[in-house]
Amino acid sequence: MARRAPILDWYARHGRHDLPWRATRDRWAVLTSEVMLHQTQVARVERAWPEFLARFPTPAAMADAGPAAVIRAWDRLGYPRRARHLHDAAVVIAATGWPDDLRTLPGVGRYTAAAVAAQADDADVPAIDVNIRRVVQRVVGGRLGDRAAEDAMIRVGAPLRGRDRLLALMDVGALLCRARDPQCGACPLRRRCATRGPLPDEGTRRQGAFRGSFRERRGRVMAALRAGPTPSAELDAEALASLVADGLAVVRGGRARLPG
DNA sequence: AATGCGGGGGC
DNA sequence: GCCCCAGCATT
Repeated sequence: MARRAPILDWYARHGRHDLPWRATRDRWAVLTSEVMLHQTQVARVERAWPEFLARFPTPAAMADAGPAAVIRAWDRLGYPRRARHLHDAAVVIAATGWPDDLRTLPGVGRYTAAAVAAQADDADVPAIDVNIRRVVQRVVGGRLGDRAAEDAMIRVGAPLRGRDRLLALMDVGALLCRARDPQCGACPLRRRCATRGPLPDEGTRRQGAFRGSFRERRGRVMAALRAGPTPSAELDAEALASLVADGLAVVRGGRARLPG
């Protein structure tokens, strides 16, 4: 008779069951949380998401509010293209319903489509984010592409499936199997783990300094536009042009403003 | 496969 | 200072 898998017990006791978006299985609520979590730490999203969802509780509500309201509500969360894409996705959903393939929605890729299906519908699909990739790579003992990581996720997460598999492995990655200072002694996977610590090369992506970067310049223009329409002459022209190209700003009559 | 894309938390 | 963060779109 097989023993109860350690990850079941660990997840029941130590999983982040307190995270606000885990209290819902509403697709729209889950989607908004997932988009907000793209490259943004859980602690920040915890603070911002409840108010954001209350403001845009349904796709129709967001579609009706228009892109400017969504971009403004996004505030300083970063990557404002996410807000633009989310609004555009809301327009599609409000008009024609949820598509069969969520990846057809703007701003929704392989990970997010699977993560929404698993959490909202308990679909038995794997989804690889930075946390789960780190966990399964360390357990297996080497770098894995998306497909191989998904296969490994199913094996490593067994007997969990669907929603619980996703969330349990996410929590292991975030709380124990961390990029820095992993807590292997407390890990439910340690007996099957090939590495028990960071891989020799986990290939963390480098990002240039934010200070003095073009991204910072874009950010400054976005901050001005969130505050209100601004004469173009007062703004960084290159950064503004880049924002216009991304659908995050419009210029008319020498004044720049948020779109919509 | 490699870049660009915010902004902030934590050390 | 540097590293990291529930990715996606584009090239």
